Amino acid sequence: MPPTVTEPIRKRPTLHDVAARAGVSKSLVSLALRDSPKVSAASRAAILAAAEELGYRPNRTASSLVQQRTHSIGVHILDLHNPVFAEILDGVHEAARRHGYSTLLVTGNADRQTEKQEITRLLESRVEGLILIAHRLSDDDIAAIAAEVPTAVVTWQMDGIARVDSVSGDDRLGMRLGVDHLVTLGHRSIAHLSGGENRISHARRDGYVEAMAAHGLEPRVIPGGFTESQGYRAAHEAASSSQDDPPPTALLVANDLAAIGALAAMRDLGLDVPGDISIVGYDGMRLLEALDITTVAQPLADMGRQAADLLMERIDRLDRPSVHRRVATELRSRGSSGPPPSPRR
Amino acid sequence: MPPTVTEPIRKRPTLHDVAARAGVSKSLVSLALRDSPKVSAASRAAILAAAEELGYRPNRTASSLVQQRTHSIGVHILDLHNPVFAEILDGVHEAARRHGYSTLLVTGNADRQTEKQEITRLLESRVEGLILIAHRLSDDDIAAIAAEVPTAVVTWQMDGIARVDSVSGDDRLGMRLGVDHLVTLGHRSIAHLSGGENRISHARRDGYVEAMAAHGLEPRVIPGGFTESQGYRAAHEAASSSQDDPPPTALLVANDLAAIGALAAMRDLGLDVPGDISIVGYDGMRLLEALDITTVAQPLADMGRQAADLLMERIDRLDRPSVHRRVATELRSRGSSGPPPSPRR
DNA sequence: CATCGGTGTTGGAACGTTCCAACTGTCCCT
DNA sequence: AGGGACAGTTGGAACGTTCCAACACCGATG
Repeated sequence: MPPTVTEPIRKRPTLHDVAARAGVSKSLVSLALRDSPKVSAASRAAILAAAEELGYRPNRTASSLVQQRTHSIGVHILDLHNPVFAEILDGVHEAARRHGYSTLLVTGNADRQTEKQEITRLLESRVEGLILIAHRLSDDDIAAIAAEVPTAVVTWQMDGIARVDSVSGDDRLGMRLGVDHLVTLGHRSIAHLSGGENRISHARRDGYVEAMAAHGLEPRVIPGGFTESQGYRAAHEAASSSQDDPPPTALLVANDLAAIGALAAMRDLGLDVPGDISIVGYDGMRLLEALDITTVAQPLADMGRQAADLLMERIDRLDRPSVHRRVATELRSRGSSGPPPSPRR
Repeated sequence: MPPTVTEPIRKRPTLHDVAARAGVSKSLVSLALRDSPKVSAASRAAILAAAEELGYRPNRTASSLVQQRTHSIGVHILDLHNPVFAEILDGVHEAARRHGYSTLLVTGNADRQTEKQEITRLLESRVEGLILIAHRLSDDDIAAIAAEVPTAVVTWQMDGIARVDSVSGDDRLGMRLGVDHLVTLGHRSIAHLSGGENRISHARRDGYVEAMAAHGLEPRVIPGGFTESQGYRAAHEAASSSQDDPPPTALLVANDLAAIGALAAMRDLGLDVPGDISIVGYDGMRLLEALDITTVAQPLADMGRQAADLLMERIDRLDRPSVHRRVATELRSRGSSGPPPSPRR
């Protein structure tokens, strides 16, 4: 058990101190600590010993300054509460680490203003690249950022912006898979709980409308959002608005988190899932497996990994043309979707 | 729509460039950009204009180096996949921002070795303080870290280590609340799905054993873990081991994520919750509200906020004695717990 | 008219590294 | 004996900022 005495944190030793103790020059210490082959075995041993004894710790800020490189990338994530983003982040971390980069993670808390501020901070910290995992910025904002630093966008296709690469699934296709799945089960009255006013939600909504049209079915979009509570509310509205229309027999929800909320709403309304109503989510986060919810899945970690790989590639070759990678989207059928209650005409 | 031409990222302008353009010295530019009152209105205007025109962006690494301050704290988080940590992080971010600090977030991916590496990185980046949100380090490791930088630990009580503050709930009390709740409902056969081999799990397990003893009941601990899948497996084992003993009528689970897994296991076994078996989680993450799972709740965001506040306080006053803050723990009764199936003797 | 105080402004030193050109040996070759 | 190659080592410049002491200028004051 370490003693409770509070010995003052003294000034950190520098290369200079290590050099003095080892009886060599600071340059040699620098070389030795970076495993240069030009250092003799004797010097190396003395230096390592001295560094150890002093508790030397290299100063990255100084190193970054002189090298004009930070070996770090910035990652901006829309909302840490959504486990989807944690899964994407896994891939980003893995790839960054593999390339010898560390990551600076920030969140904008879904507010455009703080989002910009946080990104500004990253730029001032001189990150060498930027990964935006979902964002609320305009194309112009992105272009301005990319003029300063290579950028990769995840979950949304960017095109035509210099130095911006992107990785995303195919939202229209995904929604078609969802609609097809439900239609195959026999549903004809399928409502879509949208994700609110942002690009991804719009794409998913459009995909839904198209797919419904392709089956000759009437689309019904209920405004919602990407959180459990918004999903809950939208689902509640959709399923209880039964005075005029009959309620839908299936809900295709904008994302997984909202689908969890939708499931909760059905439970509170006393409706059986999938007996009375089917629910399908979107994203494919791990937790949905335990919850047995059908979803349109994307390879999340892989998306993060690919974005980071693209970014590293671009850091090495700034002027490479912009790339978009589209990842496979597939339906994972689980217990929350089944045939509609009574064979509707 | 911005043009696709790839104009090379040219060298970033420095204070010097701004000074030249504004026709003043670099010192004055530095003062003006930091809103010093000693700068004349005319100079200030010229400088701001020049900075704007050049797209000047201050270099934080240089600034940190000379100031010997980074205005940033490091945050280490055990596992980003657990939404509990995102909620704690909210509080940390809020407090850090309020004090004018930015945060560097890293994860160890629940592996002790990489955990140490990541923390080393933070120290090399010269963070001014460290917040550990759950960790796997030994007391000696923590003491060594705290010798370099003020440290605050969340979710675990530290005492007697110099320069380490901590914030946690009361795990023993929490488990007693859980057991009491179930006993009050009429349960006598209550199993605990543990969280694995780590301090928090041990404390919760011990709390459970004590509380059971206080009611004169036989404890039954089933080894598990903190993830959905580990919760699933442990619950499956607990509920299906019915050849010898009768299965328990209630499961008190080590954390919320595992409780979700446990719920899934019951569903797959065809058991009704709470009709056949009750489930109680631990932590109080938001998602459980939607899932209607009873849990022992802690004020997560508040824990993060308090930890950050303590840390800031300590950064200002290094030698303050160590503090531990205990936050309130309370039971949130929801739909996953109810009376046992048949009145057992 | 010399001195003072105050307001703006300035150049240089410092922060802790890395990079570079230059230096010292030592050994080998002609 | 003189030179070249090479391994090992060195001091100084640089990175972009902040801090500090000092300066120039002005009007007011004795």
